[in-house]
Amino acid sequence: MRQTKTRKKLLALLTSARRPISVADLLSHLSVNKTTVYRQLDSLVKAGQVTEVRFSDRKVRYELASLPHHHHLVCTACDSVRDIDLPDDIESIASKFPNRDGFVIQNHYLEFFGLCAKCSRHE
Amino acid sequence: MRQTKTRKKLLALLTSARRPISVADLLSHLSVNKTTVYRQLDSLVKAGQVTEVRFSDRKVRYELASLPHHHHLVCTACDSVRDIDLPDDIESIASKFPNRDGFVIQNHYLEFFGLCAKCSRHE
DNA sequence: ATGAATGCAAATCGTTTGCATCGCA
DNA sequence: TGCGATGCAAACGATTTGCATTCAT
Repeated sequence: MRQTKTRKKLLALLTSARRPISVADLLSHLSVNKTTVYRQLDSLVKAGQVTEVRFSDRKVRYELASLPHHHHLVCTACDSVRDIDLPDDIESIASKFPNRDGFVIQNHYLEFFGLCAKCSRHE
Repeated sequence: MRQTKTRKKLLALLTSARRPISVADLLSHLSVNKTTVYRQLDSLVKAGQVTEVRFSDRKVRYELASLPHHHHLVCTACDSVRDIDLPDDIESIASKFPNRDGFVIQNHYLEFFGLCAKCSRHE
């Protein structure tokens, strides 16, 4: 992979962001073609540097893969996102449970939805 | 809400299916316009009779809301889906954990991805 | 008969592809 | 200089919308 400006800027944005970012968000901070962003993200995901995150809408969001494994609290009112650390890794909980008929779990996807402090006050 | 043929047929399909179904799937078993299916599903979701499920692709799948709360094992090779029952409800695990700064969790979304028995053999 | 449900076509939105050009290594 | 990176326009797939028509109550 080449060391291009776009790539550096993309990684910088992903690093400084504290939450998963959508392509639209990235585009508003970059002056590059959206196709390029999609392609860069794609290769970063394939290279294992970036992770895809999906919330309840149709667009994919992206996050640095180097972040420790964690999950999100998504506010359904204002769309704000914060991290949540769970006491036990869900994967290990699932693996304790036997009847999976040889299904090999590779990863999981867990997000929590609700109202953030601000929105639950004003609601 | 009216008691229409489409609605009955839709609910019948959702009932007989053992896994979350996409709109495309539903359409292949019905002779109605896709717009109608989308609108029916929308009102069923709003009425709390049907639940949206999202896997790793971009399309939404639908499931009867009357099913007991559960999660899925999704095979990334053949797209088959089976249910998994977790020993503890994740919501209760999350609620045990304090530092959420007033965030009120309303629901969560959890899916497991991996290889089903058949695909992990042939892989 | 009246408003909800339906069908159809066109629009929208996020994402992908084809193809020509550009620029690191 | 060669191949990966980029831009642009057009294609694509899932979903939504506008509007006229039909049907359940």
